Amino acid sequence: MAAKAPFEQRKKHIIELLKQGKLLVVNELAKKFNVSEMTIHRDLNKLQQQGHIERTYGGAVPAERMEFEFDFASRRASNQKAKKAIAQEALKFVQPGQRLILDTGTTTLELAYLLKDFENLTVITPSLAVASVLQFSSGIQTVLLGGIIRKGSPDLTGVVAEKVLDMFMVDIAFQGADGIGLNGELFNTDMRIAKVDQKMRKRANQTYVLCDSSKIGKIDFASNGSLAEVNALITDSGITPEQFQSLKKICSEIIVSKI
Amino acid sequence: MAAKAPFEQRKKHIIELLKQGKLLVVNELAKKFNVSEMTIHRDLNKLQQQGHIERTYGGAVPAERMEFEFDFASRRASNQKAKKAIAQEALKFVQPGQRLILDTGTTTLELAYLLKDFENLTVITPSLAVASVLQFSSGIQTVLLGGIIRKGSPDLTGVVAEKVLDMFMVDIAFQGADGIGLNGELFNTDMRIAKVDQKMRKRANQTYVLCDSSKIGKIDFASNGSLAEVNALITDSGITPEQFQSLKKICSEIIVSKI
DNA sequence: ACATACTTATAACAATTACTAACATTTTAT
DNA sequence: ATAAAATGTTAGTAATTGTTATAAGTATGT
Repeated sequence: MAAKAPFEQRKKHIIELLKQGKLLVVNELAKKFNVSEMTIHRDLNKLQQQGHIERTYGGAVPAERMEFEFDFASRRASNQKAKKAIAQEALKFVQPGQRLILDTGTTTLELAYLLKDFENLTVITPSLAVASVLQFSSGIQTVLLGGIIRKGSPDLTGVVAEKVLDMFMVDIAFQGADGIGLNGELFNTDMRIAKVDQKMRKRANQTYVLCDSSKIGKIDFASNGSLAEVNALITDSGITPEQFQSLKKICSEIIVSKI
Repeated sequence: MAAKAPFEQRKKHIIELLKQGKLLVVNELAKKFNVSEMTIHRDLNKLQQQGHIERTYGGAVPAERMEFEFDFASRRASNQKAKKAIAQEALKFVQPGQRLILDTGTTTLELAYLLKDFENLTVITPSLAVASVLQFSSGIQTVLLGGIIRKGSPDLTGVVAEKVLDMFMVDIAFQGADGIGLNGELFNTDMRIAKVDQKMRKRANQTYVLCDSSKIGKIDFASNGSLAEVNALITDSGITPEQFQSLKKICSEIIVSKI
């Protein structure tokens, strides 16, 4: 780690770091390239003029970050630990080399965070949020379903999304749900997501529904099917014995996380 | 875990924590980043002003809105005035009620900025950058092509994108180009984009190529067709008379912006 | 309810760290 | 070998961060 980097091989390297989503810090770069901090300052100023970066105090950030804004009203108070625990259980089913569908929703988003460092996976998702989390994971190929972008919503739905799903068969689909009736009926708040969820199950060898216990016994607007059609429900320990008994009649397996 | 990180690094880290649903506590953050609590207070106040969080006594919670970023390296800086002028010319062809395809590229991205306040348009695009610009435009329905997300690249390509294009017919396609040969041949740096560009022309009644003059006479890797297939080339006044004459033989119309 | 103790937030100034500019030195190219 | 470009050094300036003191918010006990 000693030879001084000739010329502006550094720039190439720096731009590479940017593509990986890294933040640039002056003194780290100076050490990395074995040059003085002054040189890094000059490099960064040039890169700024070329429009690659924006300078910040102490370093630099990518010039143009495109970002999507979503409304996540629910996220705040609710059940984050439970969702994480559910995602952990779901993770146990994932093997390297598999192809997955990851549905929209905050619980499946937690699973996306856990999959980040996995090797050799293909993930198909209608969720821009999931795609954003996985975009820099070198071991994961992310396929975004197409479709209409709705303001404040992170997911792509509609005919396009359904058509694209028809192009693939995957090993496992991980779905969310906004409500599960005690008869095992699966609900979404949004009808369009319900349709996409139905289609997902048809394109996967196995389907797991990830749903925290607060939504069990809650019905919602759009029914997309029944727990009878899936391999397992994964939920948290907040599920009551009565709910468990009731759902067990319909669902072949119910996995309850520790938390 | 000792080194102090500058603000931008802390900010990124804090936002990451937010996305994972952690609630922020001032003294924990101070320890985590090895800075004083005063600094964390200042950070959180800044983040509040930027709309990322809401402050609570002793810490902070996520705001309702959450942002997800896609990074891509682009130098919007180079030739930006020319690109803006080209986009202005392209804009003249757009009428309310139309359906458009907007290709990937920095010039078409400029056009997206101009379309933002248009009424009653449908825009189909393979570009996450274009989609992010248009996401909050109430008068525009944005359809994102599906496909594989490549690291550091803002566009969706591949079989999926092409299949989705087959689902639509539009009024106008606005394309970019990475190079145009003096024989009118259209080039892309990326083969996958070349294929998508070919398909776009088939699905549009009219096609316009938006390309700043610096790329005229430059050939690149992947040919996607010829100016003979399009309705017009829109470029800037940097085009030389020789280039103009040469391309005029092939292209039915060449529109030159003032700048 | 009120007052008390306790924690957290802000303000002002001091200390630290990062940035810029000018000049010296090294490296690269002709 | 010389000019040109790039890098390093130093000192001075600007921005951020830390410290202390004071204010404001929360929680408790009577």
